[in-house]
Amino acid sequence: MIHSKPINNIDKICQQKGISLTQKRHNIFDVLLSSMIPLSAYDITDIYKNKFVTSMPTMSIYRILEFLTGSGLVHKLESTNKYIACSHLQCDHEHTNAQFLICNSCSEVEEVALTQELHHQIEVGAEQKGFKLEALQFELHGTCKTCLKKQSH
Amino acid sequence: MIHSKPINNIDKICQQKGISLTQKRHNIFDVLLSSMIPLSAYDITDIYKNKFVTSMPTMSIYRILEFLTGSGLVHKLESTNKYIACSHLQCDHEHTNAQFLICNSCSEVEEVALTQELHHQIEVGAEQKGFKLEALQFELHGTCKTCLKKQSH
DNA sequence: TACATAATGATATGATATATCATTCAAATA
DNA sequence: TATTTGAATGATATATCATATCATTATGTA
Ligand SMILES: [Zn+2]
Ligand SMILES: [Zn+2]
Ligand SMILES: [Zn+2]
Ligand SMILES: [Zn+2]
Repeated sequence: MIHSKPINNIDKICQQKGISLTQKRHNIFDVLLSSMIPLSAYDITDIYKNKFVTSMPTMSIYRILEFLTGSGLVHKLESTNKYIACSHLQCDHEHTNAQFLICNSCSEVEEVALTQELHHQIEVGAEQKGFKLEALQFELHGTCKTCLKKQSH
Repeated sequence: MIHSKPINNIDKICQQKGISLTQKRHNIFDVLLSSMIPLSAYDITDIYKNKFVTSMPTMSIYRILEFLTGSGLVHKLESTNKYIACSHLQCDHEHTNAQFLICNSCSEVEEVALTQELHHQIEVGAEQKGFKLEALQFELHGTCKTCLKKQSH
């Protein structure tokens, strides 16, 4: 099974953003894109070996993950220590904030943009405490639509 | 320096909540309460040894941390893999959700309750995706009041 | 006391992540 | 083309965070 949002124009996107995507970086991104669920660096090591026959050291994968997250192509889920391809690469809008709906049952993740409204409210709330926010990332755990249906049977 | 909110009546609180706080659990809680910043299980191991002269194996500390987080006395910050005493033990209100303002500069954390309003909005947003939320925990990174002041000098 | 249950200790190991130095690759320049 | 240089990747070691399992100790109850 493959990711719900195949990205064909990733190279064009990177060119536009000034991101230099080497073959290996491209491969790591492909591994993440092809996965239904977030992966750890060590998960990626295993999948990479199968998918590309040749193996890449996990430490290189960490480095590439760092590059990809820095470029905004990939997100790290802090609550699970796993990595996931960004779902909003096709969109024009900048998203300095993201919200992840993480299913505790099947591990699938839906990435949704935080509304401006909500972002603003949270920012103001923090400001009232004298706190200056950096990029927001919300990780919401629960049960997804599909798993809820299964449970109700 | 000690925690801004010393808790004297912790034993009474636990009694009321039906939490059995052994001496060692109490000690671990004290370590967290006395710290300005969140601590890892291994941090606690070191501090415990100094503070109580006798040493406790880190694995026991993990077990006690599990108990304390399960009881709601302590929170785990997922984004930093560290533990912090709950700041709202004195309050009556149930807080199934929490928001942490984490300073990237000095590591201090302020725990603030999410407003019902905001909680509701987020819940509704998730529901629209067919997603059923469990307990919310938001970890907001940025710069605290004190550090902002220092920076402006 | 005798028993049962909960709490803690000891040991091993798994999982995640960073630091550092060496090597390779690829673009720029002579 | 040959040379230089910086970026990317590989190799190795080690730090950090966490769980599993079995043994032992403490605590409450019949
Ligand atoms: Zn994204
Ligand atoms: Zn699911
Ligand atoms: Zn709390
Ligand atoms: Zn600060």
